Amino acid sequence: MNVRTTETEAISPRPLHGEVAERLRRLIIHGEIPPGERLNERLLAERFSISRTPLRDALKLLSAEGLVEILPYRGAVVSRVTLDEAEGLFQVLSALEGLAGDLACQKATEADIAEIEALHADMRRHYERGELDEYFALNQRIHQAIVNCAQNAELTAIHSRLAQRIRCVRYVANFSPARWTRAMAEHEEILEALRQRDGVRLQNLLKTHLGRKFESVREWLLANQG
Amino acid sequence: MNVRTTETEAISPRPLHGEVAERLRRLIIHGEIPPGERLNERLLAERFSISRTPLRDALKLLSAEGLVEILPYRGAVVSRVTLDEAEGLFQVLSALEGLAGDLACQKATEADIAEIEALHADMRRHYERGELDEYFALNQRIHQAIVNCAQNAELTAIHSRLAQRIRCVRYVANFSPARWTRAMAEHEEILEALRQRDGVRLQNLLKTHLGRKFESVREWLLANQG
DNA sequence: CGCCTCCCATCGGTATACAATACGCAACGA
DNA sequence: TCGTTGCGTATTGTATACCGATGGGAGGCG
Repeated sequence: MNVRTTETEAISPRPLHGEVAERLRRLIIHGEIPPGERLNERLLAERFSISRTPLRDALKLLSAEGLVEILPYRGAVVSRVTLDEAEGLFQVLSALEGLAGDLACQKATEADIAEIEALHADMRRHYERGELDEYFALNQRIHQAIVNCAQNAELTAIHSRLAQRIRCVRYVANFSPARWTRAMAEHEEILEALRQRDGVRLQNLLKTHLGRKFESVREWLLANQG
Repeated sequence: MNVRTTETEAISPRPLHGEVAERLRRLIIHGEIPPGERLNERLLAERFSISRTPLRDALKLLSAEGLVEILPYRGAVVSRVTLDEAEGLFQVLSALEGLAGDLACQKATEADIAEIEALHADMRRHYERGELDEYFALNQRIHQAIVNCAQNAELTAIHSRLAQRIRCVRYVANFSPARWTRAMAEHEEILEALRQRDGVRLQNLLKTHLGRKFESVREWLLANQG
């Protein structure tokens, strides 16, 4: 009996490069492999106890996701997000979440909204306790849940990719208590708009919310990496 | 002396899998490899006179672009775009082109606009002569040029990918003469809004333009593949 | 003393060989 | 006759070997 079949998931043959890509993704997003770092194929293959082939496949995947850049004959490096790139990413992300918000108001079920409300309540608790990491995690899950409500596979996929790329930066963007309070208030409004299924309002709220988030990231980038 | 350096492009060492990916992309977009077709690695490698390794790399790339789907241990097949998927793609594309239009009105240079006007004039000529293929090509280039004006690398990249996926379908979506005339008029309006740098108007025009385009694709899909 | 050139070590790109998995077919049994 | 089961083949996933490019350093030349 295969070990995998013991899990709830019925069938899921997972090639090695998929696993490797996931592990690398975590390492990069959590900052354990810093931006600009060169990724030596032989060393990494040895580290994961696999051959170079699936590792290269994984790097190709991450390259397509934008997490790493592959230079011909020079290898892969972890993408370094500049200020201009961050602005571009936030612009696209705003447009996408705006669309998602609009669609979510049309397509979300009551169960969907209830779930988001639960996440929101959870996030509020962490906010009140000043637990930043948990707050960020919940924040991310809420935005993701709203996008999921739009029931648009491509939108979900692209949003996920962009959010990952931005998370590398945002993770360390420790904003001010004032900004945190304001962000929390914005989330309250967002949830209210979703409850009322006010598409255009939710769209605008999400866009300005992300715009403000970018401002905070912008300041951090200007202060820390010129 | 390397042959490639004789071309205008200064430095561009192009790995084999890149070339192969491009060739495959063309084959798929032009419909020479129909949707649903299985892509046998050995046969394709033999066809291109290369090994399986770079071919597999190319398939991974196209998979990330969404043009093919890779099923574990079962190989790659050309993605078949369903009606629901097409709707999702157009929704995202509308949001992205809307954003691009807004940004373009802020950032486009006079030279950019002049170039788009030239493309537009060219397209009009082909329209008047009833040359559909050339019209489509110019149409594509115009939309692409508008997106380029936004000066947002990520936006350009994602838009390009989505446009490619949709082109597989739209290429055969021979719409009615009435729709063609209307589309041409919409493009006139689009160009006018860009000239006047009316961001919100251009954004709305592009969104409705794409919405109509989807309607035409929708009808074709309903008629031809149920 | 500085710059340019050439050489070599290192590493990524490609080709090939081996292992694992899925699909089709045929034989067996009910 | 139909369903099931086992095997064989074809095809994908992985590992390894080879080739070519790149970049840095040593040595020579100006």
